[in-house]
Amino acid sequence: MAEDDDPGELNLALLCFIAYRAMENRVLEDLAAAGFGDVTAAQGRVFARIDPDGTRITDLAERAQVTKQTAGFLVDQLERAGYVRRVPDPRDARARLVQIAERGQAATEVAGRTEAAVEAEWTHHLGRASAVQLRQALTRLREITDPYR
Amino acid sequence: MAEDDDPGELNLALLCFIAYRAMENRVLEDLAAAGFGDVTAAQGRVFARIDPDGTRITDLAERAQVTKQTAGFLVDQLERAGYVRRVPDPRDARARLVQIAERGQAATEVAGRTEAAVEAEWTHHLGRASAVQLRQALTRLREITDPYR
DNA sequence: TGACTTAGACAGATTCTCTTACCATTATTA
DNA sequence: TAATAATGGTAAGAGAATCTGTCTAAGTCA
Repeated sequence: MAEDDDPGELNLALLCFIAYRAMENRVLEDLAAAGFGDVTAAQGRVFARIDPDGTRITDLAERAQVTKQTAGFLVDQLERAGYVRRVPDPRDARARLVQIAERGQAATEVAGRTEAAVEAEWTHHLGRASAVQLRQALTRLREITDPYR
Repeated sequence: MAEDDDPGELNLALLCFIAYRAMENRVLEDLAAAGFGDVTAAQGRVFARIDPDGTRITDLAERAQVTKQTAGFLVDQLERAGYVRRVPDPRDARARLVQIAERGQAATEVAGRTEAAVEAEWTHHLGRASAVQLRQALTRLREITDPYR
């Protein structure tokens, strides 16, 4: 992660990170203000990848790019805090599905509102056309940077 | 960090994170292959923000968004591994400047080449115009997402 | 000079993450 | 069908990264 000699010309990835971090902080902040102050960033990164009908630990681990053990550890915490529940997977007796619980749903709504608000700010700052292009570019980039999904 | 209901329409920040992570992994991989396998991601994130003429711990902490203690801890490790050195700051006897040492310079060159290669891949995938727009958008976004610099 | 601030380090605890090892279930195959 | 391999998940333990609190030394300013 070296820096360009020319200051102000950071590499694309670092620029991505700065934006990402800003959003994460805002979401965590608003969650805390809404009474969900016990969610950590690591928990949030796993939580954000749960499908509406539930997701297996193994898949969550893959998506969040952590080991199964780490994903299980974070899901344990989310479960104890009431954000998710584990139910047996009807299609495979070995597996369990992590589903979003009531408290998790409430937190999702708060987070979603913040995300929308921050995206609106970004769109306002960039201009509509530029923001749309940004999303398109990042989505296309995902084709070669995200091995999952 | 909630996910959109519509799959495939992840929020902008998550898209940023995916790209960032891909670059970080590639750089760390190539560094390891070049004999710099002892650098961790956290160390790299601090290292990447050292100015050519050296930077104070406090500033590094601010830029990397960690506490001074964490920055000092990571710089300790980088120093022991020979990537950086600490020298007294001639302008302030309390402060010390973290500077890139020989080994760090060599690693910087490897990382720089990887970054350039990955950016070239991205540019190729997106097309030149789109890649330029992406950089412009992210740079402008930095104005409202990066409190430092 | 004295009060306050800033730069940095040390100690300790917590959180996150990994590796290794293991169990249960499912899939494969001889 | 029985043995073997692969998959989903957990457990234990260690290491890495991070924080809060506290401390010293040095600079700033009234």
